[in-house]
Amino acid sequence: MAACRNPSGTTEILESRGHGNAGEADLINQLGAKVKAVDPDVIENHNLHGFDLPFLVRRARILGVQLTLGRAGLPALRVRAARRGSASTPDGRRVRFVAPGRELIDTLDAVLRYDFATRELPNHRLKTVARHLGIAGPDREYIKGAQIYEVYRRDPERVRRYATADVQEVAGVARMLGGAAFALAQMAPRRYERVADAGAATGIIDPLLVRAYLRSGTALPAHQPGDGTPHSGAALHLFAAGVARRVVKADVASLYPSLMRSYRIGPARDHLGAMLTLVDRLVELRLAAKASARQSAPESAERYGYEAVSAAMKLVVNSAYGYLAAGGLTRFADVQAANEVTRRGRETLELVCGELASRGVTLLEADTDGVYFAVPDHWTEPDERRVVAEVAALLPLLVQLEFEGRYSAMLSHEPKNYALLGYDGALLLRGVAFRSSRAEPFGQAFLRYAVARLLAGDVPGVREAYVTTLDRLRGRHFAAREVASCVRLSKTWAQYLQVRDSRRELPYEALLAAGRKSWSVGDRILVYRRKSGAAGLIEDSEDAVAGIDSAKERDYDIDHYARLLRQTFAVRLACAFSPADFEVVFADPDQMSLFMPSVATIQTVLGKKPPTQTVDC
DNA sequence: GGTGACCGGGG
DNA sequence: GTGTACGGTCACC
Repeated sequence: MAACRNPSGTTEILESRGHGNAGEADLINQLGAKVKAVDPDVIENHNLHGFDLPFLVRRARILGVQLTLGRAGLPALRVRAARRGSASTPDGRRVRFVAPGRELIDTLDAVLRYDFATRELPNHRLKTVARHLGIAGPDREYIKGAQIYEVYRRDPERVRRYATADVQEVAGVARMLGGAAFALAQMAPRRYERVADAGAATGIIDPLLVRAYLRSGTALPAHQPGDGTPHSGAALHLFAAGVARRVVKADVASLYPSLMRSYRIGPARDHLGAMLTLVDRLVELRLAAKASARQSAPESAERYGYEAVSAAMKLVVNSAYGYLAAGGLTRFADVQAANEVTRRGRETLELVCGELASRGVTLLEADTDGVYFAVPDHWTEPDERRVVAEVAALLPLLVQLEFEGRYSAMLSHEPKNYALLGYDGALLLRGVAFRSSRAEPFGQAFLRYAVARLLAGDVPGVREAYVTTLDRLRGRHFAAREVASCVRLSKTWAQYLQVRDSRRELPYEALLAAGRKSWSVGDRILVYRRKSGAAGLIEDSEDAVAGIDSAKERDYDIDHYARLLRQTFAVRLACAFSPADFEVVFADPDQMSLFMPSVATIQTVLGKKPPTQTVDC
């Protein structure tokens, strides 16, 4: 079965009329005939190049039928090398398919590009993205992948609804996220499908530069391998660790392209100065598109178009620096120029920090293009905005320091690792120290709650969170699932057997204990440590065959998880207290001395760090 | 701490 | 025949 959405917006379902191979061959022929009849310029789907096309090609080959998706006279699918797509060759190189005369657009590419900027999506599955973007219907049909065949045999109408909802969601995702690539395709001398999946540097900037040279009749510089100059990175400072109140974030908008424009930093081999001309032009286009978007009606096609252009320009402008730094890989790469950009960046950040500090704020942390600082108690928001504006006025015209946000409190832990409490009560956790895919749910929940209490100024609440979590562990109130860790399997059964004698690994021991001897490298499983050090596996309750639902087991190793609570989770709050106070807040209630001071009087601290901690990254 | 391998996503 | 081919995370050295 296949669902197709025509350019007119109607959805059609193709289904095989025969049985077995004959029916499947018939379906592939129907698909070819349908594509020929509708004759679309663009064929799009989610993971089109990673699943649908390689699947169809494989089945067509096995069944000995022609899969005709290309335009008249050029029916055969071709392949091109790609970094993502279908892994067809034994050496692991990947390819994407090309249907001559049509554009094969994968909405997954647009989703990856979108999430690169926003970092909001828990994963990139079609259903998740559709829900996130608000385009999933309220009564949308869901069926698990593994159950589709069985449901189809029982209730084909349900699968038809499911497939129809899928293609409608793909159309919605393409409409909302595909605009940038479509806008760029009208500007860059590359076909749409290449612009949609290429990186901005090699896929867009490079061809634009080449076109500029061709148009001016100037010879292109030869490729030059990098001369081994090491690439220096951005500045990263931790000024203070602990709890700060009245926190402000200021940052420079598009720092690197602004520095390139302001100080005229471009590739040395670019004698035409095409890169800087391009960046100047794209920034102007972006500003014009943003202004036009503001003037057009909300939700109008016009507005989406302008916003797409603006997003596309931002993407390309921001990759100009990446192009410079891509040592030796691209025609105009220039590590020295890239280093000059980062040097100016560090200089700018240092100037901003110094000027802010001299105006009476307490610096907390600074990273690349932005700085968090705390202001004195009596300052108002206009005071905060005024110092940022004063410092902004000291920077070059094109380098714009902006007031980015204000927060009631911050837990500054390490560079790139902190928690923020908004004035609206919203809690934001940043960095691997506070959110990790492998964190045990009970620990993650404790950490989130404890940080919220800490930033609210409620130290007894932090202690209570710790004691409650310990109690619930010791009373086995948590289900095994809540103490389990999600791990990715990186070894095969045979590979693990080779190292098993020297070092036992919990995930594989859990699989063995559960009687599972076959798995795929890359599979993710939930494992936990059981009493007596044995390994426990949480079976997906839908797949569990035996009558025991392991998710409801509670036979975990209490001491192990109590240690984990303290040594992995509670320590994230250590910088907020003096060492002695930390011991009091996180004292084991079973081992409390009678002379323990009360937590009610404990104050959080903010410890200053030595001022020169520049890290290259 | 740096480097290389591998994942994503689909049914 | 030659060049091209995403960005992030995690394991492992």
